[in-house]
Parts: sequence; structure tokens; C-alpha cells
Amino acid sequence: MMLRLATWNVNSVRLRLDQILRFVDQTRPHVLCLQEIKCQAHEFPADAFAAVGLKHLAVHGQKGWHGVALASSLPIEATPPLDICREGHARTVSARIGGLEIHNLYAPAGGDVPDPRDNPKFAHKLDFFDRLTAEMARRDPQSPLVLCGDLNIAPGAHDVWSHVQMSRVVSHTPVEVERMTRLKASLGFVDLLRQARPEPEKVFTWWSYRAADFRASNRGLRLDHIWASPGLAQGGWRAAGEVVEVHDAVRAWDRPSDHAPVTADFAI
DNA sequence: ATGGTTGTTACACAA
Repeated sequence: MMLRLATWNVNSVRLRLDQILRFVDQTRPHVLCLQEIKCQAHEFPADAFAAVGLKHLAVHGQKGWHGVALASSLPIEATPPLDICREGHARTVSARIGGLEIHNLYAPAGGDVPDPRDNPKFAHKLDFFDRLTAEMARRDPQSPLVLCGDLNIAPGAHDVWSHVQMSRVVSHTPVEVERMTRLKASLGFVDLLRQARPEPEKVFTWWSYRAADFRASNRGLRLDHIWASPGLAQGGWRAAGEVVEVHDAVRAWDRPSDHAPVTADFAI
């Protein structure tokens, strides 16, 4: 059996509904992890998702901002959201599908100033990663687990359009990269997109709205991630590593999200 | 060195 998992920061699920349905029709994910749905759970367009086969939902929403959801064609066992956001934002949703533990995350962006003493949003971002790292360190590395979502950090020099310029900009500062390195080490996570497309190839999943032509300027960042526990294989799962994709054509659609969807295939 | 855009909300703010 093959399981295709997609992660996508949609920047409003209601405004982007037609594009989401188009993407599902084209790509047929079994599990769709969404971030920035920007609505409350009762406002989520559940009927439209069910109509394209994604009838099992776990939604963690709030009014206006943030919000995450997990939609699946396979039955899901909802598990409590990770309690790692000190501000109480809806930034995590988790579920178990066929023995696979899935955590869908929307990490804080962190504001403009990369200093936790001057900028509470940056402090919150670091705290979010510290708590997430502590949480993952309690998991068994040998059990099948996927962590995905918009982590709002581009870790590598080839995950940003300019390593020199971005090293002073929130999303790629040394302190954030260090937090992501520690998170990765907590369980020995495998970065599936980088495994499929090794450095030094540049890989981006986000391009700012503030460019007339995102392909021409190509000042992108790799903010969206799909990570697998080392025990995915021991749990009977296998990351079909050659099938990990950034659907950047979606970023070129009319009135798009600033993030492109990313998919990974797993075999069981 | 600066500004550029978008979405939700309510009469700014976050990204």
C-alpha cells in the first residue's frame, strides 16, 4: 500500500478552497496537512473535503489567524494536539493513521528582529522549538512517526536564495538553525525532501508575495518540511524517498498561497 | 538602503 502525504500552508482554507480541490484532484494525497487555515473548526469547509474523498478530519482552528488541519481519506485516530505553544495559538494537530503517528505543525514566524530580548515573537519561536524538541525526545525513535508542516526555518545554506544575506534575517539566523538542528537530533529525524534532492541543489517551498515574478527573482526559502523518524522502516513503513516533490506550479496559479505544497510517498 | 504583497479584521496587524 502507498500513502501519499502532502503539507501545504494555504494562507486561508476558505479563500483557497478551489485551489485545494484542484490540487487534491491532480495529486491525490491520502493525507493533507494544512497550515494557516485562518478559521475556526466549525467554519472549516468539511463538506467540500469529503466530496473529494478526504472525509476524515482533525481541525485545530481559531478565529482569524493561524490554525491547522489534517484531512485524510483513511480513517484517523485523533490524538491530543502537542501542547507546545505558550501563547495558546492553534499551531499543532496530530493524528494516528494505520499505526503512523503524524504531527502537523505551524511554527511561529518570529517577527522581524532576531533577538529574543527585544522581540517577544522571536522568543516565542525559540520556545516553541525547545518545547517541541523536548516532546519529540520522549518518543521512541524506533516507532513510525512523521513530523511535517511550515516550520518557518530554512536550515541549510542551499535552502535560501542567499545564505549571506539571509543569515541576518529571521528564518535563517544561526540561533534558529541551531534550534532546528537540535530538533532533528532529538529523534534522529530524516529530512525527506533533502534526502530526495541533496545539496548543493537549491530547494525552496516559499516565495514572497512582494515580487512581481517569483520565478524571475526566485528569492525563495525552504520553510516547509516532511521529516520521518528513523524507525519508520522498523514499523513496517518505508519512505519512498525518490518520490518527494515541491509542487511549485501551484505557486504560479492565480491568487496563490505564498507557499507551495510538498508531497512525500510512503509504502507499507 | 528601501520597498515591495496578502488575508483577516475592524478601523491595524501579522506574515
